[in-house]
Amino acid sequence: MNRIDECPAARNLPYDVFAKECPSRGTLEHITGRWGALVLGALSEGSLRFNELRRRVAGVSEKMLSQTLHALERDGLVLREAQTTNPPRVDYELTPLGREVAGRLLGLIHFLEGSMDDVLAARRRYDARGGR
Amino acid sequence: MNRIDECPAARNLPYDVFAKECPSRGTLEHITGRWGALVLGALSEGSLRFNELRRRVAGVSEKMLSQTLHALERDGLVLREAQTTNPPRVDYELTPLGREVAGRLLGLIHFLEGSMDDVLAARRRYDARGGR
DNA sequence: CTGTATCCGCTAGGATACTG
DNA sequence: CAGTATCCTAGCGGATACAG
Repeated sequence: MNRIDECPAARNLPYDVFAKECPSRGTLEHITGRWGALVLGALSEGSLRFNELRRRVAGVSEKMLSQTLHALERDGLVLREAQTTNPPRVDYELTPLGREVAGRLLGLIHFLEGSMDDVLAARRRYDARGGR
Repeated sequence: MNRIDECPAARNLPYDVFAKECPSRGTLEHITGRWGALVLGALSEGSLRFNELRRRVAGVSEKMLSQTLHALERDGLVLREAQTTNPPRVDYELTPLGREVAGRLLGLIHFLEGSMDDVLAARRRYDARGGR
């Protein structure tokens, strides 16, 4: 097990997401982007087919789902398994790396869902005093 | 301590980030958006002033940093403390809620930075076989 | 220093139609 | 079912100028 999470300051890695040109920033955006996080979250409950994903991630268009899946597959987070049957059947599932990322993301999502009352209260206060 | 992370299926909350109209989706986007994640990550190491933040989050423009900070403040994740001195001095720091969110985000970021070799290897494989 | 205001290009992303 | 192709637009986000 690594100490990375426990001691950020002691890290000595070639990648730094705070740096402008680091490739890790692009991957972070795939993961945390508008649809990436939701797709990973959905797949963490098990493999899903294209249209199952579309229904689970309410509001995503075919185009964006397709694009998102390609990016995540390219980054090695999602595995695409196509069967050449008719009608075609394609299953998407997480890789081990994807599972770790999705687990962390889902932890964040669930914490957020559980904190929304606080968030909405904060918003009302902010708006009530005129957004200063 | 809550069971939320341990047992997603047993949750029974009024908020569902997978639903199209749920306000939690908007907040998730503030948190995981292009700049939100980096700002929260930067502030988790301590309070920072506006231009300190700009330097730490390399590449962010004044406009987007300002916008991001407002959104995070409104959601109750960031606290803004202005001193009416001359020259003015404004410190930004995390609220307790913001600290929890930022901690989880930072865990994800550090895990990602530690996995970038795998990610880049996956990308090379994907590209080598022509992106199928 | 800490921002806001304005202009504007670019592209993320939605709608629709079509293919295998 | 599982996508790709095309068109189109709202708004993200950068650059610059200005203000308190």
